[in-house]
Amino acid sequence: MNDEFIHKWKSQVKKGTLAFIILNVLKDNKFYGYELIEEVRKFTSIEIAEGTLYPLMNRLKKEELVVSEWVEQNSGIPRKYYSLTTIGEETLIEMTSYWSELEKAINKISK
Amino acid sequence: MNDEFIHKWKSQVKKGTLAFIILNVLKDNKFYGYELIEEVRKFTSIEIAEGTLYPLMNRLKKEELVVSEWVEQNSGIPRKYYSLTTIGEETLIEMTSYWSELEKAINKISK
DNA sequence: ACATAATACATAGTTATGCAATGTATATTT
DNA sequence: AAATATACATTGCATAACTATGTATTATGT
Repeated sequence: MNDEFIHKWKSQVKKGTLAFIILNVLKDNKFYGYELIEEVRKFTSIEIAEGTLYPLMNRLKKEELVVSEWVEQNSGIPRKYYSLTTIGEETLIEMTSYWSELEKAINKISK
Repeated sequence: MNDEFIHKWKSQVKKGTLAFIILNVLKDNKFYGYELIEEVRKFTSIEIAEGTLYPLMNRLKKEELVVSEWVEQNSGIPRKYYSLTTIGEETLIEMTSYWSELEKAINKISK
């Protein structure tokens, strides 16, 4: 009966987590938007809605954590590939450090 | 320079995480609001603003995950003690399971 | 041939929540 | 007497995920 609560909670947990996940996936890799959604689904069983991803990528671009480049395909729609900037890499390091603390803290509390 | 971004990001990560932390702290324990803030600060170095905690506790009460009772003090302001309900305990178990998955997924991605 | 699904991008509006600012009241410290 | 700490609470703002919707191309099924 509180499935509704759990559902909303998971959505809230994603706030912030998604940016962290995307930056991690882009570390040492280039991916285009649609591919990022699939990649995250495979690795984490987390579903990212398209209406979530594209605004997110635009925020990350505006903050200069990622850059994008259009790549024409032999057939089909051109793809916009994203990759980390230096700022993006530095930010990811700080985020990783915070996440690690959070992980430890929750493990300490929840046992 | 992107301290601003990091700051906002941490705030976003707290969305959802805080409810999970609070429910964990209340497992097998009773705490009053102000004490919860101190408890979390001690264990996690996470700062919860009062303007965050009290609305959060009211939401958790409305969702019937916690109950509260006023306890008069020999001196000073009466304290409102919170404790988990059965629904709260069940919900915490589901949350723990999701969190554990998320933790694994991020560890997989970030290495 | 035609419809459906999958790929690939994007935006507008809704909703939820952390936080700063502000307020009330009591107790303790300087 | 003033400042700080304790203890509750609310209002308004900013942020971000999600649903719904839209455009366009290619592949698959009947």
